[in-house]
Amino acid sequence: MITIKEMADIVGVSPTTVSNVIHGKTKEVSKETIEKIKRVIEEYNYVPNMSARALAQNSSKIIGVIIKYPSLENRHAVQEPFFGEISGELEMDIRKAGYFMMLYCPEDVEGILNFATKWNVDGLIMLGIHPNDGERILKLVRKPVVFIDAYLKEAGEDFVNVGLEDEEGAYQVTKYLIEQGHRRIGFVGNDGIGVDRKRFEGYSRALAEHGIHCSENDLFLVGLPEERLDDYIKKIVLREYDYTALFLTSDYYAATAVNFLNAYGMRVPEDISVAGFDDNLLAVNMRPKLTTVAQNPSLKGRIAVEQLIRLINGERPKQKNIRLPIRLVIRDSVKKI
Amino acid sequence: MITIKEMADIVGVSPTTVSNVIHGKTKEVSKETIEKIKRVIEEYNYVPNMSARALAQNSSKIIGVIIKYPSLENRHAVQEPFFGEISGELEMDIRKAGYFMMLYCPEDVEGILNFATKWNVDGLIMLGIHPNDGERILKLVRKPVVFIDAYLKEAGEDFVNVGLEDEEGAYQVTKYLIEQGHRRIGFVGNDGIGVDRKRFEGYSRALAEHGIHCSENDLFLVGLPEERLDDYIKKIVLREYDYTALFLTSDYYAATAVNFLNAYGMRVPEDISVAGFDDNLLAVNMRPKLTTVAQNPSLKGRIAVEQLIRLINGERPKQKNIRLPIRLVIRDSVKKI
DNA sequence: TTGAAAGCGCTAACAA
DNA sequence: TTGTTAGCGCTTTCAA
Repeated sequence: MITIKEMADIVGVSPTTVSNVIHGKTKEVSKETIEKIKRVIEEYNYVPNMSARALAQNSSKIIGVIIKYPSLENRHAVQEPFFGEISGELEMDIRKAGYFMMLYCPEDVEGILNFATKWNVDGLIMLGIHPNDGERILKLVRKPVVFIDAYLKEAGEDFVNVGLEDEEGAYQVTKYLIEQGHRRIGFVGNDGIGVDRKRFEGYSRALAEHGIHCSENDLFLVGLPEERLDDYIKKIVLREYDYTALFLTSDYYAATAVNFLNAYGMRVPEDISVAGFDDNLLAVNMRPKLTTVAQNPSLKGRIAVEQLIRLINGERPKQKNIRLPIRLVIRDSVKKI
Repeated sequence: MITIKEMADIVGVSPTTVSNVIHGKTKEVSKETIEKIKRVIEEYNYVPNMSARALAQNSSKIIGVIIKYPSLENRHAVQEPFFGEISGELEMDIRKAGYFMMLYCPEDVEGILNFATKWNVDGLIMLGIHPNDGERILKLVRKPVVFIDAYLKEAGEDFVNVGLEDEEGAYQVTKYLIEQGHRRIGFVGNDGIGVDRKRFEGYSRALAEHGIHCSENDLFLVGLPEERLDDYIKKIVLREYDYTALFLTSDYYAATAVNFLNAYGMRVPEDISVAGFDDNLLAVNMRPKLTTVAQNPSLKGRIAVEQLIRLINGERPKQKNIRLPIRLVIRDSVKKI
């Protein structure tokens, strides 16, 4: 591992000059010196020391990707295809932008702040953050931040959110269910805040528009532990609920629900219809293939990085609250009744 | 962001003393000084600067996780549930061990070397590395390395591999297929090296043991682009191949194959039997539920980190080549004929 | 066109 | 029990 100083000695020139050549500030360096230095860099395979650079420039080239899902220690979060798909996309985009990705799944908010200052990250991308935590962090961390799928009130200048037309997506799928003749539609979400809350609003709007009454009673939250979904399904099987259709806010939940239903001898969509949200690999591989709302996680990731880089460069983001479009995908899990 | 020096000034003591207190080297520091310093640390919310620390100690506390799949830019790799599950597990274990995880998906081997020295990582965990590349890196990178799922010849002291009983897994599932009356069994892998090759060997052994002839012709490699799997399935549908069963080396491929088969009007397992490998969320959510070979990606990750930490601490690994057990999981995708 | 020098924040050897 | 000092590798200002 050769250093700038060593190379300077070899070439017989000062470290400054070597540094300048490395950074392409060659306007004021003679052709020969440049050549010599470049040859040495090549020959000795010089690789810059990022720690030293970070220390000197007060900019680390690290982008922190914070993923906080309700207990990532639980298998659920990691099983969610969304997690892998977006991490992969983020890594690629961050790398191509000349940065490096540090992945951090904190146990609490303090952890995030600590992490960000420890490493002096140049920016942060945050997924799965509770609105309150999000605003808290935004105030304390003096770095550009891009949220993914967050619903925060306005809380600062240097932040952007990349999300979905959640309300509209839920509205469309619910409307579709109604058009297929369903009046009693159960809503299964995860935590009832943020994204889930918005989707519940879309669901409610569709029902209201069709003069169908619904209440918070029709909102079921799985949360953790996940086994609660099984209990819920049992109640459906036992006719404690009279739903003819279920809208679940993720394909993962939808697939799991179908598994439980099948286990109790109920057929989808013959006995009950099911719709999901995401359109990930589960939707096309389960049976019946799932009617769901499509989103594009990779696009989310790409835009998030794009915007973060803008913020880091001191440019204004194009838009502070980005809502990507969704698309209703009709397959086989909903029956007309 | 307060620094050690600043705190030293506040307390009226030297940076060394503050540093010592921070690191718990308090044997030779007076009670009062410790108290005072701790109070300041608390009050000013001191967070160490990792770059500075790395520079001074020549140890970064960064563990590089290298994931190189055949073009991660292609959706396939990221869609693989394995990717998300193991990244999540690695992050957790690395964090709990007091390190930080940098994720890097290189385009070539040089990239890996460059990455490792740039950040002066304390260790590397590598997935999806081609055997040749693996050995190359091991020689050049002077850091502890743990491979996951690699098949390399012995190439150094400071490395460990965490893998599976791949040969045995493939053997068991093939044996099971044979016991169900199948004689013509197609093998679908990805690249025909490493893991896939071992599985092909297990498959061959089972066939040989039952006096069934098989050749390299029965080995089909999907590789990229993935559409090739569709072509293969078409040939089956058109009876160009006379297979009554298919063994695919991942659940992802198995599920995809079932989709293609269904699209052409073939039923699984009535018309053709299918078995996979992984036992991930696809296996239980697809229909028919998949007969497959179970592995535990989280365990793989956990052990990988465990061993890497041992190496970093200069301890000998317990075992250099770890092969985790597999388990045949019988579900509904194979018919007795 | 080039270089000297200071400094980023922290650690560690050694001295006091 | 505490402090001085040098140095990790790089950047940057300013001078030559």
